[in-house]
Amino acid sequence: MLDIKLIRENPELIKEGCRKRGARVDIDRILDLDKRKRELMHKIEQLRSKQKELGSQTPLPLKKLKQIKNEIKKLEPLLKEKEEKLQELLLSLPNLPLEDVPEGKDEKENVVLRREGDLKRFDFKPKDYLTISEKLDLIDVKRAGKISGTRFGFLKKEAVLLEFALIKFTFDRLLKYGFSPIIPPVMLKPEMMEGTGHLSEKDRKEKYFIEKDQLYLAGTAEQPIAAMYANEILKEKDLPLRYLGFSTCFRREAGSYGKDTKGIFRVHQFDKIEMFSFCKPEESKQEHEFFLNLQERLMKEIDLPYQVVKICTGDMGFPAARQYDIETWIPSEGRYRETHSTSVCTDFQARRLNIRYRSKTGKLNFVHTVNGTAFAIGRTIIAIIENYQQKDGTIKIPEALQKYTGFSQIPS
RNA sequence: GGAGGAGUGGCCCAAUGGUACGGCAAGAGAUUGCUAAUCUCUGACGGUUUAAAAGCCGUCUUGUGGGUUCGAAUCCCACCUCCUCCGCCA
Repeated sequence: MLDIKLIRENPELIKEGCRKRGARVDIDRILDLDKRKRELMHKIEQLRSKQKELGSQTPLPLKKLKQIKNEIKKLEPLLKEKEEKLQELLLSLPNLPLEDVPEGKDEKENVVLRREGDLKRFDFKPKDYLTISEKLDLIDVKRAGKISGTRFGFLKKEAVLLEFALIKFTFDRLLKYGFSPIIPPVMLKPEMMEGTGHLSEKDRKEKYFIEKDQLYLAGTAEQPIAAMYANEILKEKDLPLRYLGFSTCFRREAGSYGKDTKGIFRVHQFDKIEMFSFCKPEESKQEHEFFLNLQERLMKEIDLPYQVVKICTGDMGFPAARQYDIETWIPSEGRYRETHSTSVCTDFQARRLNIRYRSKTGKLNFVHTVNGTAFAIGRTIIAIIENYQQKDGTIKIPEALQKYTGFSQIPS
């Protein structure tokens, strides 16, 4: 959520930000509602003040008090209505992009910053991961389809062990940096999901919702971790407060009919290791770069070729102020595919979730939040299978992971 | 799922219809002088002022939302969370 004071004082800045992001919003309507809300509030406060004053007199002027009471009762619903409408409009505004974010309409205008890692040379025609996996019995989407429908998969045999290895490897590497390990609940109350900024009109249909219990399934551990400190006040000395979360993620993939329909690249359920940080405003940009750096370090260590992409204003996630994606080389497709994402959300999520910290001087301030993929496991396994396939049909295990898998190739 | 109990500042706790008691902890300031002590201040929000603050004005704050009342922590209704027991269960 954006600061109403900022909107009041700087409406042009907000309008410009929304325009860049391609959000159609009526800022003037918000300003008008805000003004009328404050007027009503003032009126009601005056009445209440009067009520208190008269309430201490003896004998009680009952007639006047009743009159004031009725007047307040009449105004209160009006105020509530204004507040709710204003809140609704405020929640519909996306975060403002930081200055260095490239302006653009959609993913075509994202900017590739750099490419890292040498593409593997194959002296044979590399196969796609699904062909390899089915032959080695690592992935079964046919039976998953039978029991659950499309966009599900069984992960089997060495692929499962590879997942566990990747998890242990990642936690080993990152816990050194002050991350606290965490496994969050993957079901959230609507107001918490709303607080993360992942319930915009576009995002909403992407979520699974359990009607009977009024709970959303998390699409990423970012959501429950961000909401964890809702309505709480953190201590300045605990910041940055970093979490390394593991969770299963659920996505409806509603808008992606016909896209990546084969295999497990785009599925309704996958596991992911996610970095998250609550930090001070002045350190959030640096924290964001730090997350990107960690992502790259992990990728370099398991030696997968990738490119870093700076996401343009029109393609950023709703709560993001700046976003980088990492795309990993997939030989069978001859192109880079998205495997990681990291965003700094400034105080956008913190305002919605009311997460503040008390500074040394005692002042309350909203924290900034930063999130980033450590590894989306399904897609990483895909990338490993494709990039590490051998001529004889086996798959080599990246050296850094061998210690964790206990074998150096598949079949082992 | 059933029965019972409980939710008051960071923590502990008092108040049964009339200004929310007190203690502990932590932070800031002052004083003394040395491994600390003493004293003072410290809930949130809105408005106003300001370079920023202090200040000033007001409202809100006893799990949440309603209701009764001139007035609710207190009475009524619904919901949430936690605890105990029963049932079920990895």
